[in-house]
Amino acid sequence: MSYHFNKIEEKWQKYWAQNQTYKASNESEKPKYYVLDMFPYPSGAGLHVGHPLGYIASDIYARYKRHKGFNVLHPQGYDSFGLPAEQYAIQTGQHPALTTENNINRYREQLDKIGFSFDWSREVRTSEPDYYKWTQWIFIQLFESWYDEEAEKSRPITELEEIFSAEGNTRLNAVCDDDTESFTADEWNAFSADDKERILLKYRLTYLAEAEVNWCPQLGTVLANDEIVNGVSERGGYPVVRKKMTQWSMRISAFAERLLQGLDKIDWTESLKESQRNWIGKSVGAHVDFKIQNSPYKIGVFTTRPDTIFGVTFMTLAPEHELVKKITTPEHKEEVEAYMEATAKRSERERMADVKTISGVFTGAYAEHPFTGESVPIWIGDYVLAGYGTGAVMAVPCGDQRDHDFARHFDIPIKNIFENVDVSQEAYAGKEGTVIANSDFLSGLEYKEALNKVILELEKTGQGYGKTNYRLRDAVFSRQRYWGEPFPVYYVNGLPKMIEEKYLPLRLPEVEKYLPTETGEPPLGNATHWAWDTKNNEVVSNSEIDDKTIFPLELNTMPGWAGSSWYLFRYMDAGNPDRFVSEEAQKYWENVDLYIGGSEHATGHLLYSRFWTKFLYDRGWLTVEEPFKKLINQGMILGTSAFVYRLEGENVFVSKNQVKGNNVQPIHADVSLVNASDELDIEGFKRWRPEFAEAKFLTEDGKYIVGREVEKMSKSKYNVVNPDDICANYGADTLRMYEMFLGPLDQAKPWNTAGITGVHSFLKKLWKLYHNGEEFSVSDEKASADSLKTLHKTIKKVTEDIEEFSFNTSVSTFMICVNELTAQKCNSRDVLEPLAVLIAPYAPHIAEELWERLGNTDSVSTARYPVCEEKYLVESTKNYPVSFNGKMRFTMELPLDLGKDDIEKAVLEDDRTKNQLSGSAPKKVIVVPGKIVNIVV
RNA sequence: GCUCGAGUGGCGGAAUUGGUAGACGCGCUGGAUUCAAAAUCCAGUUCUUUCGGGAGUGUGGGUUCGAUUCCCACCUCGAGUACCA
Repeated sequence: MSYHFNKIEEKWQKYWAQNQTYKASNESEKPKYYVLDMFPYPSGAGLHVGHPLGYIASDIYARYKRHKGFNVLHPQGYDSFGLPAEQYAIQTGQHPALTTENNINRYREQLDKIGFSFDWSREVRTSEPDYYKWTQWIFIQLFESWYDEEAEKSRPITELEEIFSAEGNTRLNAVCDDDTESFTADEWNAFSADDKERILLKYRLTYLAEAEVNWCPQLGTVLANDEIVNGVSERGGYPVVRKKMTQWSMRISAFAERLLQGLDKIDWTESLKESQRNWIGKSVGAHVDFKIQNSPYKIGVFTTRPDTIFGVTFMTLAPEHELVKKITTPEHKEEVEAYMEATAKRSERERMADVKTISGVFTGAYAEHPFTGESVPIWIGDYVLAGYGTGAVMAVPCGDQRDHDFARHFDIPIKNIFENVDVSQEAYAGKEGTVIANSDFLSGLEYKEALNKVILELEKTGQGYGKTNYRLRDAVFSRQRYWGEPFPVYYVNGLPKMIEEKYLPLRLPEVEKYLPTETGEPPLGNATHWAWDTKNNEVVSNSEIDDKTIFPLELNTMPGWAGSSWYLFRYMDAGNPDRFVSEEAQKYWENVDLYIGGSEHATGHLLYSRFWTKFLYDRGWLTVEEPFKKLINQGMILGTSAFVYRLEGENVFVSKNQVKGNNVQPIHADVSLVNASDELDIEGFKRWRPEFAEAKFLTEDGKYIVGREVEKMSKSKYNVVNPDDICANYGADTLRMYEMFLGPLDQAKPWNTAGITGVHSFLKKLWKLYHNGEEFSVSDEKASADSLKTLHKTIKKVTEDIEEFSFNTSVSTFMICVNELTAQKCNSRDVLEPLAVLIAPYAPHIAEELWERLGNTDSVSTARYPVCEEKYLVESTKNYPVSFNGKMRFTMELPLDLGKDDIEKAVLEDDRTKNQLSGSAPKKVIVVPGKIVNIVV
C-alpha cells in the first residue's frame, strides 16, 4: 500500500478536531510548558509558505514537550485590529469586522491543513468586544496608577492623593511631567477638584498631554517612534511631520531602568536584547544649569562629559526649544525666526537626509559659565534634537565632533583642554589615558576622577547634579482610526473620566464613513451614537449631550500594539468574563516559556508587552514580571522571483542569455509559470497577461529562460508560493519537514520548491519501512543489534537537535536513520514503534497513521518519548586516524577500551607506521583516546 | 559612522570544550529496470594530478603536533540603528 498522504492527513486532522486532542487543561499533575507564536494579523492575501515557518518550529517543540510528559499550552489567535481592513473599508464600504472575519476564516482553513497542534478552544481575537473589554480595563488601571521611584513600582493613584493631602509633593519621588509645580499639603487641599485632576494627570501612567507627535498626513494618524522607519511610515512609506496634538501617552519612560535590567534575566538572543538596549538608550552623565546673562532664565543641559566643562565655548539650543523666543535679542530676531521657520518646514526625512550640512544662527544672548563666569554665546542649530535630553547642549568643540564642526563652520573658538592632544583638525572623543588640562580644579586629572569631582562640585554649588538620561520616550497611545479599541473615556469640562469597569466593554460604534470628518476629527467623529450618559451608564446619541449628565466620548482609538501587549495572558483563561485572566490560571501557567516570532517586533511589541507585564505585576494582577522567558526569532523565507525581459518599446521578449547588449525592461512573471529549470511556459504566460497575448518570444534552443532574483515574498512580485498547493501535491508532513530542512531556523533563506522531492521521498521510504508491498508488515521478532544502534543513535541526535532548535539537522538525521534501517531490512516493532513517536513532532499525520497500524488505539501524541539507551550505542572498536606531523596517512581499527599506552604501542608496531618512519624514532606521539593518534617526526 | 551577525563544493547547508572538512538533501554523471517515459534502485560527484600525491573552509599573519573552530589585522555581504550631547 503506497503512501496516500492526502487521505491520511485529512483523516487525522478530522480526528484531532473531533477528539480535541490538543486541548490543554489548567489543572494537571504534569509540569507545565507554554509555547507561543506571535499571533498573525489576518491579511487579505492569506498565508504564504513563509508564514508557517515559526509555527512549524513551535509546533514541533510543543509536540515534543507533550511526549516528554509536559502539560503544554500551545494556543493561537488573531491580532485582528489593524489598518488594511480599515483601508479596504474606506475603498469599498465593507465593514472591517466583515473583512476581518472572512480573512480569519481563510487563515484558519490554511492553518488547519498544516496539522498544527493548537488548542483552538482558547482562540483570542483582539477585535472581539469580549477581548478588548480587558484591553480597556488595563488602560483604566494604567490611568489609575502612578510610578513611585522610591519603591520602583507602580501604585494606585488613590495612594498618591493621600500623600498629596498629607504632605504635598515636595518630598515625593515620583515620575511626572517636567513642568509639574510643587505644592504643600495645604495648597493641595485648597485646590479645586478640576485643578487636582489636572495635577494628577501629570502623574498617571497613561495621560493626556499636548505633545509633539509624528503626524502622517497620508494615513491621517499619528505614529509611535517604532512605527517610523527612515523618516517615513513603516506601513505605506508615507512622509511623517512633527505636529503638536493632544494625545494619550503611556508613561513607559518610568520603566526604562527596569526594562533594561530585566533583559539580563531572560533568554533572548543577544542581538535582540541589544536592540532593546539601544532603544532604551541609557546614558549616565550630569545635568548642568547655565545662567543666561541679563535674563531671569537658565538653560539646563544634559551631558555625558561634564569633565569637559572647561572646554565649553558656546551653547546650542534646538530650534524648537522654548527659551529661543525668550532670549533672542532684538537685533537677531529676524534671522532666528527665519531659521526656525525653515527648520519647521523640513520634514523629518529631509532633516535626516542631509546631516552633513551645518546650519545654525546666533541668538545674540550669552550664558555664564558655571565655574569661570565667562560669557558663552548661545546659538541655535538643528543638529540638536528637541526630543532628546533637554533639547540644549553645552558645546565642547575639542571633545565632540559635531560641536567641532559647528565651531569651525561659524568661526567659534575651540579651546583645548586635553594634554598632548591636537584638536585643531578634529575633536578628541577618547576618555581613558588622557589628562585634562586648562580646567582649573580639574587640571591634571584623568577622565574618571574628573567626572566624579565635577559632579560633586556642581552639586555643591547647586548648579547641576549627576543624572541618568534615557532615549526611550513616552509612547503616544492615540490613533485617529476607526478599526481599533475605543478608549473607555468621556470628557467633562475637557477633563478625561473613565467609564466604570462594570460597564465595559465600550463597543466600537457604527459609522457611515471610515474617513476622518470634514472638521478633521478622527473617524469616530462620524458616529451619531457616541455620547456617554452618566446617569444610566450607557452610550446615547450625540444630540443628547448636555454637559451635565451626558458627555462626549473620546474619538481616538488605541494603537495596534494595545491588544498584543497582554494577549499571552488571555490564552491562559480565554473567555473568562470576570477577569482578564484568573489568578489561578495565571499562577499555573506563569508566563511564556518559549516564544517564536520575527525580529521586526524588537522595539515595538516586545518592549510594550514587557512594559504592561511589569505594570500588571506591580499592581498585583500577575505573578511574573516578564512575559517571555525564552525567545527565538525565525528568519524570513524569501521568494525567488522570475523575470522576463521585454525589449524597450517593443512587444518582444528575449530569453535571459540574450539580454546582454539589449535595452530591456524586466517584468515579474508568475513563478507558477516557470519550471525548475527556469523555463517559462510561454502559452501560460500569454493567457496570464492578456496584454502580452500577441507578444513574440525569442527563445534559446526552443526554450525561454527567465531571470531569477531573491526578494521578499509578495503578491505584487508574483513570487508567492501557497502552502495549500504544497500540501495538495506533497502533503503537510512534507511541507513541515521541508520548511525545517531549508536551513537554520533563525536565518533568512529563499524558498525553492525544487528541493522538496528529497524530503517527500524520505517520507515514502519511511512508509515503506512499515510495509511489505501493499501489506502493513511489522514483525514481533527481536531487532538486530545494528538496527537498535541506528534507532538509539537517532533518538540521541534528534533529541539534542530539538533542544537546541537545530531542526534542519534533525531532518537529516531521520533521513540517515531510514536509509540505514532500509539497508538493514529492519521491520521489527522494537525499532519501528519508537521511531513513529520520534518523528511524530515533525510529521504528525504519517506518525498517527503508522501508530494506529501498529495496533494502538490512542493518539500518538499520548505516547512517551523514546529514551536513548546508551548500551546500544557502545562500540567495541574505533577507527583511529593516524597522522604524521598533523597529516593523516591511514586509519587503524583498535579496541575502544585500550589505554593511551596500549594505543601508542599498537600504532608504533604497525607496519605502515614503521614504513612511514623508515627506521628513525618518532619525536613525540600524541594519543587522544577515542579520537586520533598523531606522530611527530 | 556605531552595534550585532555571517563568509565552507554547482546550490541549500553539516561539523566548534581544537582531532578523518564537505554529513543530509538538491542538481549533475553513469548504470539497473522499462518498448519508452515517469517512478524506483545502485554507483560516482571539492578542485587538481604525471594517480605517488598536492591544494583547499573570505584574505594575510599568529598560537599548536594538529585550526572551519582560538587570537590579531583586513576584505566582503547581511541585519539593526543613526546628529542621542
